[in-house]
Amino acid sequence: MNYWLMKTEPDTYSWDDLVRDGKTIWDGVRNYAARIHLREMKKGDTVFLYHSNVGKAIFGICKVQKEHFPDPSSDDPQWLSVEIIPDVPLRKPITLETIKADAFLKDMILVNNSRLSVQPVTKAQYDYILKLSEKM
DNA sequence: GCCAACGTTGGC
DNA sequence: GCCAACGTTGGC
Repeated sequence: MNYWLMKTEPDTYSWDDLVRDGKTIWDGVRNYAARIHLREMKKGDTVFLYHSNVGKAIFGICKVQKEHFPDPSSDDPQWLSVEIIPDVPLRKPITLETIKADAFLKDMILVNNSRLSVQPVTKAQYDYILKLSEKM
């Protein structure tokens, strides 16, 4: 089982939208590095959902429901999507500010390459963030 | 609104 | 194949 983080602008599609829908196709990714990660995502993998621009925090945990398939929003079959379902919200959202201020999390891609829209998270980072959320 | 970082495009 | 120009993203 692997761990990931996907970014979304909440004005476009938020954690609440995902909870309302029950599932969604994660489409529109047009970046080679992100696509590599989409391809590696397996059914049952865990995905943090992060709100960029507004909120700037990890809000919830999702699961990969359907592994990669051609992105229906693109005419070019090289671009991929996955289907995700919401699992549980974080007890408290973990803000970018918190992540940046924490020495243990400063190697997260979110900090070092904030533009990558689909990124891997280590198990250690995942466990740590969960624990932080429980504590707050 | 500004700007830094990153990715892509296109001329050479 | 290099690199300048441009567009986009996203934090501040």
